[in-house]
Amino acid sequence: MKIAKVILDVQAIQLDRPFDYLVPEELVDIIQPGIRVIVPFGPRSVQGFVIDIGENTDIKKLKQITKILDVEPILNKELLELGTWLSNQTLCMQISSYQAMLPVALKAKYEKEIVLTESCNLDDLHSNLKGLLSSKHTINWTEVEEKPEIFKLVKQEIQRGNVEVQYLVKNRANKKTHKVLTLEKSVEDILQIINTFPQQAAKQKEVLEFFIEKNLDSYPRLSLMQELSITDSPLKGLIKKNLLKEREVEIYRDPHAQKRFKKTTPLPLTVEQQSAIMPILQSIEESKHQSYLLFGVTGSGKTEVYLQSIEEVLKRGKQAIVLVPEISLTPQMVERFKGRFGSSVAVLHSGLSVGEKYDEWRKIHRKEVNVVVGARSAVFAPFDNLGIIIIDEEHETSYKQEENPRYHARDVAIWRGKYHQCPVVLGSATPTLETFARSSKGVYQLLTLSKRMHDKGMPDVEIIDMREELREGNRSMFSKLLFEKMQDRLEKGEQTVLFLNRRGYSTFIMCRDCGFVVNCHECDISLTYHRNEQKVKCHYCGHEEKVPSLCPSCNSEHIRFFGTGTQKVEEEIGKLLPNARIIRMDVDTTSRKGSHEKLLTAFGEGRADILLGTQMIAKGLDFPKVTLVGVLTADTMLHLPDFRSSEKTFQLLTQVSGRAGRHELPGEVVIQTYTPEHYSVQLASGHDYMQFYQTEMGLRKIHQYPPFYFLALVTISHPEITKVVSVTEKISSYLLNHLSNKAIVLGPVASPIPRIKNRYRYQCMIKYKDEPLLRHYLKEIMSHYQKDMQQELQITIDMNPYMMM
DNA sequence: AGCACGCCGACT
DNA sequence: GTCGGCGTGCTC
Repeated sequence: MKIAKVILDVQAIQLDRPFDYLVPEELVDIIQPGIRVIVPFGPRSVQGFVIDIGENTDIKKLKQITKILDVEPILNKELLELGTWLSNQTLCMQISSYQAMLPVALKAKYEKEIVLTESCNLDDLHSNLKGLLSSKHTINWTEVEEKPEIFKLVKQEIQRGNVEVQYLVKNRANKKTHKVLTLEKSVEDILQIINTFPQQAAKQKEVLEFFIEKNLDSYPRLSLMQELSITDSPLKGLIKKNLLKEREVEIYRDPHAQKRFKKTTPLPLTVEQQSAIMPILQSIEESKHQSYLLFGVTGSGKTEVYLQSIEEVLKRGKQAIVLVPEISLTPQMVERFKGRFGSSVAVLHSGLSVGEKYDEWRKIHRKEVNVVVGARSAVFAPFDNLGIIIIDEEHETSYKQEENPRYHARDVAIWRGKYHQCPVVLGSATPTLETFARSSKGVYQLLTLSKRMHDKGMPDVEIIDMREELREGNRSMFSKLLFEKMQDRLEKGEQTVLFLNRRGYSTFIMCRDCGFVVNCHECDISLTYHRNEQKVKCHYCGHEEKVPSLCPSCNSEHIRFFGTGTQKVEEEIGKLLPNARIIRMDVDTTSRKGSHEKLLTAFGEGRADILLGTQMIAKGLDFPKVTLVGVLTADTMLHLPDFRSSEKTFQLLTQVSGRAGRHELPGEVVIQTYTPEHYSVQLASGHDYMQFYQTEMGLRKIHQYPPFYFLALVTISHPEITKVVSVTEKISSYLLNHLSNKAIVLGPVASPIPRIKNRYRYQCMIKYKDEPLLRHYLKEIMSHYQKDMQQELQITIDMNPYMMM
């Protein structure tokens, strides 16, 4: 008797363990770990993943697997193992880990419907139901639930045994197919047969001749109809005569289909690149795992090192994963990989539709490609012979997933690197302190690229003290210097990139008389003014309302906008430099699919003078005519309640500065700030990572933050503040009592955003160095509150938080 | 999670 | 007496 251990697709802590099922006789040869199955579970049917096959069980009466959904495993042995590790590591359910590894298209959809039972008595059945059932044979459960009279009838008939509830598990996957016609006889036969055709069959004759002329075996039906401008009736005739056959052929939706990628060849490496790539090539050759930090200033040619390392991997018949921050943001990156490796590259990013992602995933699964370029989740690409994993811009926070499983792609990459005995390369000009610290300890091997390509120096950076500007009577958002330089670039026909980390029009609305700030009713956060729509929006819950014309608190008319958003800057430039053509890029202008790329292409082609945008323009852009980069307010991030805020500011300023003067023309950077003396601003302007690292490490040590301590963050939320406080108190004291006295438990404290969507939020932060039982205690907490969590209580645990809010 | 089962109050 | 409310416990 074969028994399958199945992880069920049900989100419940009690069910987060394997369940045993009997393998039906006819499936014994096919079934294996990693395939999806449908199993009966109580009264319903659910999807599950077979994780193991065994012979024994402790369960008395086993049920049988209903159906298998895959013939080939969808998760291989490695990924099944990785899932277990990931669940333990991040404290999530195993099913969440497996689902994170697969495209959403493969997630199950559950439906219920009403059907007649085999033993039903039609004469006995209520006539209303009979009518509904005779036309469709089934009634959708949701339809029934909506109508109370029918619902009642159905319940009655279920009791009488005439109808029953059927549980369906549907696949979201939509394989796109098209019909292809295939020639069934040899050309000689066809030629003979054509002669026997009557005159009316002219179109049929034409079709066959088309096949013969073009020397085709098969041809898509729709294209054939179009090209010969015929309907499907002649085709039907041919199919009937067994001369043609119609088949469904699966096609891939290729989002890059229309694009041509210019074939590129390896570039000669500089001496520095050469010595950086050597150790990587060596570990590829020796099939030895090693993590590398490729520490290279912006424009130092990291990508070429990636490309040539991958080439070596491919030569050995192995596969490569390249992670990039958010790939739709950097079409230039895709271009470089497709250009070098052509059709053997799959691209996975958030801009693709569900179907497109599924198609790309299947190309990987079937080994039709051997390079994957993608965002965070591409780290799970189902390759079975990995030769290298590369994480570009290693410091980017988008590598951390902010929902279950709360994993960091870097950790998964290193796990897989060990499993496959292959190198992992982390590339950055501004590595996270964690990563750089590990490289100085020798955990990662440090590879340095200190020079920019083409002997370009780093751009000159000017820091402007905006307080000084204000004192001199300049109340505009542009300092004198920045404005002059923008004007100068406009005259010379060169381009400017302006950077601001705020979308919308202004940050908040405040009454000048009473100081009242317009907040979201459901979240404790100020609403942001959006001018085009004349609305204020909450950037946390999406709530929006009309702009108040009177202060809701004191009825004063002196209610004004404060702070600066992208829209407002755009308007201001319009006034100051009416001739300037501006492209604005933020979440509002790039929400539509592909709009991002369009805007960037337009800017790249010189159809605008100024690119104005938020965070998203800081990454990987590389335009030859950009000679000026302006940062409007460098310190907005500095005051966030996050111990990484200095690091993030430094990274951002350094990255943004790197956008200028990457080609022939020299670049300049202007950073406007209210805190010019801050070390993040000072050191970023001097491009001095090492000094920043030293300074920040000193502070982290004093304040007991990573990389000196590990962090875990427990966030508790509930509609009632008393409940939140009492639960957080209990959790904090439980941890304090159980952890060693070296651990630091901070809490209960209100979250930096104390209320979102009418739920109060408290948190407890744990700083620790070595607490082998921490995960165990946290699991205990979760199961202790399991009942409450089925109601209104929410507890989230992040074992390596990046968002402290 | 999602469902059945069971126990208690209030209605034809 | 039965309908329907929610608390409890189980699902291979």
